[in-house]
Amino acid sequence: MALLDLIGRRWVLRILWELRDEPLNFRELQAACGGISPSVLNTRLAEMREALLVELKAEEGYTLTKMGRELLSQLTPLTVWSEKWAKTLG
Amino acid sequence: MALLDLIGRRWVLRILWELRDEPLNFRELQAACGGISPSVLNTRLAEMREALLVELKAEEGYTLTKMGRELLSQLTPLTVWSEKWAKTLG
DNA sequence: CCTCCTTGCTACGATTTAAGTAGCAGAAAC
DNA sequence: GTTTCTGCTACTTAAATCGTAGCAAGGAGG
Repeated sequence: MALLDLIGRRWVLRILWELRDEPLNFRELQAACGGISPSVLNTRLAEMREALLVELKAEEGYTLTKMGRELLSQLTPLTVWSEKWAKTLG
Repeated sequence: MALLDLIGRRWVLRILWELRDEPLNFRELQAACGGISPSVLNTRLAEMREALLVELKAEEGYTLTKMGRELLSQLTPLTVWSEKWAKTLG
């Protein structure tokens, strides 16, 4: 499936997550992701912009689109479950 | 987050998906994933076994654990949403 | 015991992807 | 016109994945 293929790529979920509550510019996003290399970040951002998940707004930086936020909200039950999962592991 | 890190790795979601309704042995799983190389498959399976998502049952092959099935069920609303998303794109 | 399958899995060179660092080009501030 | 901030590209090195071959163990048949 195309979506699972996209979010199965490294950094995509992380980028989505880091933009969850405020826009970040390129360098802030890079720092938020723990120093991802700019070339890869730029590639992922291009893919995610093409997928209409993020957009670059002048004066604000990268922000989630409506669809990006929707995707993130689809993911939050997953993050809830993941805490239970993490507890079982540790 | 650890879960997002795990499922952000290539093939993890796919493997979960391919085991959705029947156990598969190593070679079947390899074929189902479209010919993933055995070394990577083995690595992913090791990670997923450590994460208690899959297990290898003798005489049956690789199967989802209870947690693996739970994770998959957390993911299915996502697959529903992804159809709408795909329609918007295409 | 020997051979033939099937099993999970390893080895290894080739290719692809990401990391890490430097720096460019454009716009704005001063 | 120099400094600063921006998104982003270029380049080399390192890591992940691919693709193919084949090993080791176990069962079936002879």
